[in-house]
Amino acid sequence: MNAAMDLIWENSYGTTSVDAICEKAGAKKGSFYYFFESKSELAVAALEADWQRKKARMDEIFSAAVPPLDRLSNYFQHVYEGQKKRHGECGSVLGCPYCTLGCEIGTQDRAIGDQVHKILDRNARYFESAIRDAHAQGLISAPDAKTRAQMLVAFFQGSLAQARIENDVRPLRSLAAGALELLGAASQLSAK
Amino acid sequence: MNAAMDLIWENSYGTTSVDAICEKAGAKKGSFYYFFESKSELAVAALEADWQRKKARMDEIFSAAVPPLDRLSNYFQHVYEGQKKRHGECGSVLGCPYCTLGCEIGTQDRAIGDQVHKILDRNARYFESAIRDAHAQGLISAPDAKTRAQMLVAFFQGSLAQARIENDVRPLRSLAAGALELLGAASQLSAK
DNA sequence: AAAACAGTTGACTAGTCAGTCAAGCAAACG
DNA sequence: CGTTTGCTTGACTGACTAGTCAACTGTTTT
Repeated sequence: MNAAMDLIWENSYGTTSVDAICEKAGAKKGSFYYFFESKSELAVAALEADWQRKKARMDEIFSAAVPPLDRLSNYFQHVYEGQKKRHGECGSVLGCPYCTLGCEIGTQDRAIGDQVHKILDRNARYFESAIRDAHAQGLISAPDAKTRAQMLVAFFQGSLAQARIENDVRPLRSLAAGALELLGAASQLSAK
Repeated sequence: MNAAMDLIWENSYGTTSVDAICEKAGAKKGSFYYFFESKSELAVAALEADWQRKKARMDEIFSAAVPPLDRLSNYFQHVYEGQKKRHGECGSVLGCPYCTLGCEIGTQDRAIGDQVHKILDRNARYFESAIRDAHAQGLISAPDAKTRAQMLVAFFQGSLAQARIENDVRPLRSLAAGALELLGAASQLSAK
């Protein structure tokens, strides 16, 4: 499943063959089809596994012990670093694996589309709680934390998509600053 | 080229075969390869043609005769209507064809990636000039129109991606409102 | 009329794809 | 011991892929 995520992320679902996944994973195709019904089912499972692997880090970054706006900017910084590292490794800025995959086949394979939707929603909840806390502490004015989180996810995913398309991490450099500005907390940051 | 854009937009580049495009366009494959060197070259040409077809409407919507913030909200309204219509026609919310295609194969086919980048950039320029005008008229405070336009594109594309993934136009309903809020012009609108 | 030109056609190649399957293996179980 | 169970293997299928090509059309030029 790691091999699958890697290949699909780096290339695309359509151009990643089951054969290639098996080879990278050191398995034979017969074995693969013993565990998975189809390529689509593998993708769903791989998405879930990938998220579970990232969840621990998310919980750490979005710990309630951290000031809410710092959670967000730390997260965006973390994402930026990750993208830059990956760029160095494989020569391409890969953006968000969930969004990329979801856009590619969401219209054709609802199982994968729904799984991506679910994961993106989980992601939004971290944002939402940070925004709610920030609002409660008077750091920002955001009575509608859910809507605001949705906006933030859109901005975030859009920036990642841009970075992938341009093959350039530049759109991600100002992710944290842009996010805080979007939340109306720019002054606090720029004053820092 | 229209057939190609339609099929690629509705499905994906990877799952759209040259045969399918030819059939939809009522041409034979031999003829196709007389005019285009490859599927990739067709995609680049189809993207350009698609943009040129939309350009007239863009010029109209972003006319300097229209108050700058209205240009933006009219545009987002226009996009929303378009997506809703398309949803009714084919049962799926398709999001942005450029972004979807760019994300799918930007890492594998730089020619297409660059073309998408170029088109997205042209789009951003309409935003940029509207933002600059709005700033000049004191409607918003945005001394850095270019950066702000980039943010707006990210938010816009992210929302479209979300809509495609969820197969739901809901994320697009608040596009105009969200955009104006992002620009710090929320009060003007909600007061309207 | 002859030749050049622009475009069309459908059959073809050679390769790839997802998915199948019968046979095999080794360890656990009775 | 024999048998069942969980898993592996590699050869296989049939459908589909991008791209090719020589022969064919109709129109224009000489």
